[in-house]
Amino acid sequence: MATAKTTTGNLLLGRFTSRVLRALAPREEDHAITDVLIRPDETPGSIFFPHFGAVVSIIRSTESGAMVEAGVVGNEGMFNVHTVITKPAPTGAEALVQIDGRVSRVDAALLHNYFRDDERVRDLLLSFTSLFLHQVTQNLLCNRLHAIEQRLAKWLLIIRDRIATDEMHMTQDFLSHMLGVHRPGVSIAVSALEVDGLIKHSRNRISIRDHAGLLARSCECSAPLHASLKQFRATL
Amino acid sequence: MATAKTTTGNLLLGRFTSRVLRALAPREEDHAITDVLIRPDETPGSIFFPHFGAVVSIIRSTESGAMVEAGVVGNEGMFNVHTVITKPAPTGAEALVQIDGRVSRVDAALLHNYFRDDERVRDLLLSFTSLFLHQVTQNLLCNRLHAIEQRLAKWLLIIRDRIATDEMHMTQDFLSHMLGVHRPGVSIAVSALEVDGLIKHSRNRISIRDHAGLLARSCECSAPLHASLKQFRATL
DNA sequence: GTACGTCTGTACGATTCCGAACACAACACG
DNA sequence: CGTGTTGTGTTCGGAATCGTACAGACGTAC
Repeated sequence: MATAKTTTGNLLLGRFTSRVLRALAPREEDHAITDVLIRPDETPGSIFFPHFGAVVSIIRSTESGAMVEAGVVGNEGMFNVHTVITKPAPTGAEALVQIDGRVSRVDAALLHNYFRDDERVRDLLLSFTSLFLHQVTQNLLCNRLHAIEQRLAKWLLIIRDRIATDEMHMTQDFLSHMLGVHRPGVSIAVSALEVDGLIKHSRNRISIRDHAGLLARSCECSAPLHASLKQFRATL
Repeated sequence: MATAKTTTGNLLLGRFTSRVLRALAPREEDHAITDVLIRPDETPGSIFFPHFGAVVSIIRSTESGAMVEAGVVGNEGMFNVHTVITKPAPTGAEALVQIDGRVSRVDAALLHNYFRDDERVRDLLLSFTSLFLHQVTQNLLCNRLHAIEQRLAKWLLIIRDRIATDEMHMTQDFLSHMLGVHRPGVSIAVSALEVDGLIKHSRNRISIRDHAGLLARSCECSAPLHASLKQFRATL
């Protein structure tokens, strides 16, 4: 059913014509947290389209193993952008499942053909590309200028925008890698947010309790990131 | 002359067919450092293509006036990417002239039409888009993880890759905004690089003296950024 | 229930960087 | 040749974060 597809499935795929969708024949897969969908040095053979509830991190890492999240993709988007818009090549980035969920996989070469020939497909994917680039540059500024606590609050809200619940399952160690900070720093920031009742946490779990309070505590990056996502979903 | 255009002019424009080039009718302008070519809240009516020697910074800034450079564009590229690949809208980023030089200006709506209809134009501009996204995510990681001195060394090399000389004219205050750090930090980093003979500096000026030494002192981001630019230029 | 591995809270010194201020140097302009 | 403006070097205290270490809490497996 088409309407169901646009709300619970991937929004980009949901806007493809049924003829194109049949030809692309996406395969649905369920993935668990920390699953690696694309490796940095790999030339991806597939393009992935998360369904609602699934969130994937696009990550860059150093030779020494340090890593930072460049951006996140939910059911509004796809990855990897590079392989869609240009010839296949290693992307240098890693795609890591952050929130469990369903993901549609499409053959990269096949999709690239439709991207080239079908204006509707192209406009949709380029529209997301623009949104993603916008998100990444915002995160670049945020990573440089804002404090851990504010960035943590922002991060939780950004994820919340892409899932159905206030419950998130992840370790603080995982979080420290996403934010690019050391683990004890995350522990302190989590506690700080909890004492003010903004979140609750226990082992492997963080849940949002006060959405508005969290927004107020987060850095100024939250609002534009939320707004641009909302607008993108609306105009899609 | 076609060959002159590809070496001293903009590389992307140089690969357009002469028929398309005539239709686009780019206007050449000379710009000085700190000229603002695109404002964050503005819907750009033009797309800009730097010639060799001109370098433009793509900058994101906060409400409070702090700013960080997201990436740089030389004669290998164009800006703003958003306005080429999607419908016109404010980009949220600022384009600031960093190294004086010539820039070709093309009407955004006109170029967008060719981007839509001409596969050659589209492939060229998307190829750069991929490169730019790669550069931005690398800078995101660098901004989060690396120290001022290493980032300064990297920055000088990145600019060096896009100009003809080892002489650069800019204030340390300007530099501090690009790197997103406070000005005295730049002063200290510049001195540190100078005492080891890697650079020379005086008021409003920095010149590279030891290219290899600077590379060794810079963070690990320099090499991949240099390599991907070189490869892009070669395969263009 | 017990043992083990994983995750988390906390501590401490060391380091980097910020924020602000000030004096001096270089240059531009009259 | 003064004078004002701009850019630079340096200082200081304080804040944020790192690096490392360790102990306790939690959950799982046997």
